[in-house]
Amino acid sequence: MSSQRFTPTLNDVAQQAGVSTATVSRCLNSPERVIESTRNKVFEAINSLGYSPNFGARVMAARRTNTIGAIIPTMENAIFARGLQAFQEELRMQGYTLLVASSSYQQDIEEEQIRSLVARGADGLLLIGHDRKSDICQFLETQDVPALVAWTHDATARLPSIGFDNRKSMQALATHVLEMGHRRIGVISADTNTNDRARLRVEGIRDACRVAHLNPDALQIIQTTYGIESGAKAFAELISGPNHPTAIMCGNDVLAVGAMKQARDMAIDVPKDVSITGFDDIELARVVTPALTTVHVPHRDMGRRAAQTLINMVVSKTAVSSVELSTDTCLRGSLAPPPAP
Amino acid sequence: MSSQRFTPTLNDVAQQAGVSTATVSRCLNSPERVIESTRNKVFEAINSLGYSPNFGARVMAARRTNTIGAIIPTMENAIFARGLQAFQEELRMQGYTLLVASSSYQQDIEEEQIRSLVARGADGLLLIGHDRKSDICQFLETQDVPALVAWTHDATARLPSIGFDNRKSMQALATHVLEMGHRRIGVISADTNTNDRARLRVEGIRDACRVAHLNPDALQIIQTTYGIESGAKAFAELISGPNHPTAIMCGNDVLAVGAMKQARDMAIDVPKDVSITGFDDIELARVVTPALTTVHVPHRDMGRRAAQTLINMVVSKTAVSSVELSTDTCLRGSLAPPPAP
DNA sequence: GTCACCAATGTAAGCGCTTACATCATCATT
DNA sequence: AATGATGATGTAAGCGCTTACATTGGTGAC
Repeated sequence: MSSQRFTPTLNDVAQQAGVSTATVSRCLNSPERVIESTRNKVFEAINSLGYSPNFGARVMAARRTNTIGAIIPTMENAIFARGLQAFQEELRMQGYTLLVASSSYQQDIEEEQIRSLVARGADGLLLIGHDRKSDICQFLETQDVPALVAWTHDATARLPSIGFDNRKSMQALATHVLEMGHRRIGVISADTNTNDRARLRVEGIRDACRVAHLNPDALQIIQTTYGIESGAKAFAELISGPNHPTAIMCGNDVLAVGAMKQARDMAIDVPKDVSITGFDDIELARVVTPALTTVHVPHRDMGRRAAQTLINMVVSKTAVSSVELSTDTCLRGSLAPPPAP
Repeated sequence: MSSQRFTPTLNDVAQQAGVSTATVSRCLNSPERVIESTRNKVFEAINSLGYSPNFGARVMAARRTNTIGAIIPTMENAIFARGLQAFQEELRMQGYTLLVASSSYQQDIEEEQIRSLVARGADGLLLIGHDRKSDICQFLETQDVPALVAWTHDATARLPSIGFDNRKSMQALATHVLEMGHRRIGVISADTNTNDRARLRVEGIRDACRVAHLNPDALQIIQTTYGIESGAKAFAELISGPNHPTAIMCGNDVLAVGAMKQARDMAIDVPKDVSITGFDDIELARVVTPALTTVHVPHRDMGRRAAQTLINMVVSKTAVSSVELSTDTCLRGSLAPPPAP
């Protein structure tokens, strides 16, 4: 019960218990290898000293951490939340700890975070999307840290991925929109240069146009950042131009919800005057009025399987192949035929 | 360009560059102390080897990490997202890295995460709320890791806090509700046993009742978990009882939005038939129809100031005093006088 | 009684890094 | 030319832990 500031070490515990440091270490790591009476003495000492092992030292000596790192573009909205929560729950169950960092959708920050988590001894990494410089992949290979990409699927990419086909999923939704009779389509997307999910989703819409013999270049596309306010602003812009779209397809639900809010503020009726669609099917989609037509992504399943896959990669040190999950188109109230001309 | 799996160390770099390990270390930590020509040689070696410092070793030798840990109850919804994002941005600006862990609103998991982050060398910790066992506070003191509590304010608590008065804020909102004429009030709250914010908010409603000479025990309170679906379910329960409330006050916006969704599904008009209020003023609140009456919490400001305060604690190793931020009541469409009897 | 064997514990060598201190060259000052 | 600053670099001692290997003493087989 000394009140001085002093952090007890393994050595202190050993002395207090009258054993060697090796024995204390064994008590902590493989208790069955030390006889009960000794073990009791040691744990008594540990408690009375308030000892807690130093992680850094431990890692250095044992060279593994049971830690998985995840770097997501943002924590600010719910896109990644559900999947990540499932990811973490599964990891916990298997005895791993999750460390999360966010990159604010910026490649250089992501790179910095990757290095930081690797340096901290992450045994494996979960990343979002395939858009990153190849030297950082090289770095991961050199360091021998397995990495898994989620939220997208690309069997040809350098890193294995577990996710869905953003392009195909969006094409399916766009096909519905076109079949309803819409011909002037607006798109609100995130930056397609640095965000492969956004890029692929836009490509999916273009694919659908081609199939329907429409000129994909006629799409009115606005690129912005993910966020409700951005969606609102982009909607206002699209809708106030001449020849404005009768359907606005958004790169995700957050943008779509922003668009719907703006529509309401401008007294534009959804879906009578204009249809709006999203992507992700986060909880939000069912909360707004009318409910949002969107693409359902199996976030929890993806998160759980990502955890299993990544642990597998870490443990077996072998490569795994990419997994494609399927999505569903969710038709809800925000999509209807275009108004009569 | 060797392809074998081998992680280069400081020593390898030193040899490759023909200098001592000390010089390499200096290049990394205080480059101005190394002459340019040497520095170039070293960085060349670093790049050609793909060297990346080992964090554990570094921490052990230098005994600080420039890392701040945060443990939040959940990542699953947006309650903590905005504040945490601001927290992280401020930390980054000051050269600190943020590590986030989540506790799923469970005390024992929180404790485990605290130990884990401390063991990983977090220089300081951000925690949410004051409800935790005292031995874990003792642990933090022994380990000499400063911790700051956010999302609530309590000048008398053991740990310093930066936040707002949950009780007073909710009382202010409840007073509005009562002034509008509501007499039968329902409450949807998170678990008040383990969540001090939830407890204080309910207390605030009771305070308002007392002031209005109403019996606080007449409140119809349902405790549930935070989540849209939970809110919906609780709403259905409250509304279908006899003598059902004319106003339902929710512990946060997420619950409130769930309640509104359920109202819509049950064809109950908000606010004509029943009023609904939230707490937090997350983006969601302005997206639903009608917009949600709630308490505005200055999340970003709180996050930013928490970062500054915590860094200050870490650097100066001195205690700081708690800071109280003020909240605003946001009156929006979801609150109206009760229907005529 | 001797020996081999085994379980319990101790000894000590690192793990990769930082940093106090020592060394050495350089250069302005006297 | 001798002196002392000054700045650049090297030397080596840990940081707290794990673990291969060494030691010890007790067991049962012969």
